[in-house]
Amino acid sequence: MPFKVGDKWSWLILRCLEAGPRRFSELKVPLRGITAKVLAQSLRALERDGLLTRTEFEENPPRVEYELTALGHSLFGPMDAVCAWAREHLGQVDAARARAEAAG
Amino acid sequence: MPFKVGDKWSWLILRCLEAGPRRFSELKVPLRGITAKVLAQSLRALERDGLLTRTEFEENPPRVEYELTALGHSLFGPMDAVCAWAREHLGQVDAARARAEAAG
DNA sequence: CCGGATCCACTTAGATACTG
DNA sequence: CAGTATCTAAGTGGATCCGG
Repeated sequence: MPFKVGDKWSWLILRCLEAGPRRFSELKVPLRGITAKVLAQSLRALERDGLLTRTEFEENPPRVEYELTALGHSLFGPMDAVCAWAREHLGQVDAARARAEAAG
Repeated sequence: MPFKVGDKWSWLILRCLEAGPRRFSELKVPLRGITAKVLAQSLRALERDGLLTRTEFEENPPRVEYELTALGHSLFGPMDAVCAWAREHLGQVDAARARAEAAG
């Protein structure tokens, strides 16, 4: 892929936005362990590629909302195909690894 | 994904094996630019995860063949879904990036 | 609240040289 | 032919501190 959906967090971020717009801190919580820097970084990249929009509200305290674009939503089709594969076959992968571990 | 199909080469390697078994040097050619080290590394990882098999022939000169397992073949379903998405939408991603670039 | 700036640790891959 | 060994370069993510 020419853009970053293969990295550590982007996939999860998109999932967190599937049900509707979320603000920065609402994303940080479910993505346990992500730092603010990396979250901001990832969001900028996804925005740059047109998968989500960033809306800044002129309030106090400040509020920023992220929302999927139609393009972003269209990714869930292939993503679900991969997830389905994982559900069906990941046990086989783990088993193969266990055998390799035992042999090797 | 818990295993490496998201890295730089694994996806391409699997594609090169789609039509049937190939030997080491037959993989190196179409994967232009891959080094022997990285190819060997990737193949070992894919073998470890049960996606392909490695068969060493006791000949001279030596010959080693790599072949997809049923599990490996089963990956093409979701892979094709992602490729179809890319064909349909990658233009939009590029356009978004060009706009972001222009905007600064 | 939403990050940017800086520094650091780790992983990957490329280059090169060598071997059974 | 089919790798391994070693070194280096680059990218990515984490930790911490600081600012609008």
